Amino acid sequence: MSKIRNSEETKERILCAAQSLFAQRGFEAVSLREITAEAEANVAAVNYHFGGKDALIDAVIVRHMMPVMTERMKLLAVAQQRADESDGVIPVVETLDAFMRPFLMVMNESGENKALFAKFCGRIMSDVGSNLPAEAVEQFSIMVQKFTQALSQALPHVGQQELMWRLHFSFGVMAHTLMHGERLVEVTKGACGEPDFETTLKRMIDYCIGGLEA
Amino acid sequence: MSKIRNSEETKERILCAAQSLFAQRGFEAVSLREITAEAEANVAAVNYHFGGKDALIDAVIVRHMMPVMTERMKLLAVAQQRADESDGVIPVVETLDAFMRPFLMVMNESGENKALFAKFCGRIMSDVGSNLPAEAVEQFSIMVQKFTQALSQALPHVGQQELMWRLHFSFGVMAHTLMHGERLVEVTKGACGEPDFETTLKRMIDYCIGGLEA
DNA sequence: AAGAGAATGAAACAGATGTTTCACTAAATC
DNA sequence: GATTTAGTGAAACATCTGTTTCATTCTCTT
Repeated sequence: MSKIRNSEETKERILCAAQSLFAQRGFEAVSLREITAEAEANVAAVNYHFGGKDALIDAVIVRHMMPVMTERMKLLAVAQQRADESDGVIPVVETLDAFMRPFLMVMNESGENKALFAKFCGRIMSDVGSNLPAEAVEQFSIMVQKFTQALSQALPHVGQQELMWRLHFSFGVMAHTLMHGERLVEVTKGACGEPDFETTLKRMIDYCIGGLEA
Repeated sequence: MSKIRNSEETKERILCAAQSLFAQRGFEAVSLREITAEAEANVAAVNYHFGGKDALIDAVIVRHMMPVMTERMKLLAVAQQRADESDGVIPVVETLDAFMRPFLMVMNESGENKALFAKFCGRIMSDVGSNLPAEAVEQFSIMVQKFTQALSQALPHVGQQELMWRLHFSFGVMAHTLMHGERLVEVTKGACGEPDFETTLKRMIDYCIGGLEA
């Protein structure tokens, strides 16, 4: 227990390989043998450590979405604290930042392949139906509620229903950009400028502010 | 040649069944046997008429995306004609309408299962990587160029690069809404209002106008 | 150092997948 | 009406899928 057991390493290697491949080609399209080949592990290891492919998918999702969720809540709490010193209302720009920035942060932490992580996050939001692990669904539901409430206070002239739709649209902006950001570069042959993450974040926030306040 | 041959019927039946199933579960997850079962055709028929599964996917995409593309171009041309009678600049709202409405139109024409068609369109935009049939890619590229140009004239204060990104974001709004519109209803337990297509279109357009003009 | 338990590796499993084959039927052409 | 072609149906094909088995190796505890 005191030392890192070897098994934990291979578990980690499988998770990394799986995430990388899932990001590139989707959950269904990647086989266990491809994953274990890249992870330099045996096919049986997946079933031994996780219980099966579906369980591996859930593990990968939970493993890499949870930090984003908690980071979001943390940033929103900080913004709330800051707002409480004035009128108690969080500016839209800060709410959106709390919502979108965590991807950047976790990405930067995960080093190496940032674009791949972004793609993976976007894929989770688009690819998975209602098959998300229960653990993630609950956390997600709570988060949506918190952020809707914050936006509602900052945008009192926007009706509740309208706001829900606009938040949904903002989700779409983020998901699509994460997954297909590089495609824009391809299509425009680089005329859209270099896809710097911080700049892209600012662009997304500005756009969504415009949409939310419309 | 004068009469509709029987083979064309089964070809059509396969296309319909494939579209329906692809929309619900994605391209990779649906097997040929499921498709031919629903189409009441033989497994060999797919390879005989299309040449294989990949070719079938391409056929389904081309078959149902082309009307949308051409309809978009038509609506934009009409708006251009209308604009030429005044200052020659197409209002943003009309450009966005020309961009998004065709989905509604083709959906309404295709009768029966509108939500399924919407989901399929959204899936094409999200699911497929750069594996789109060449025919569609070219048409798509031309369309993007035309619409960027139209928006550029209406929004001279927005730089070219910025505009490309914002158009990309608008794409995301549409794709995400088409694919996951019903999920919003689930998550909010119906509190977001009933998902009427015309209303949703207006909501999307309003949101995107706000974002584009930000 | 020895033994118990965890982790691995290679092979085999049953099932599903896309594709092909070939005998057969329907339709079009002469 | 006979002949050639287009289209269909059922079965077999090889391959790949996720999963399981079991003997072996490694790691930790005593």
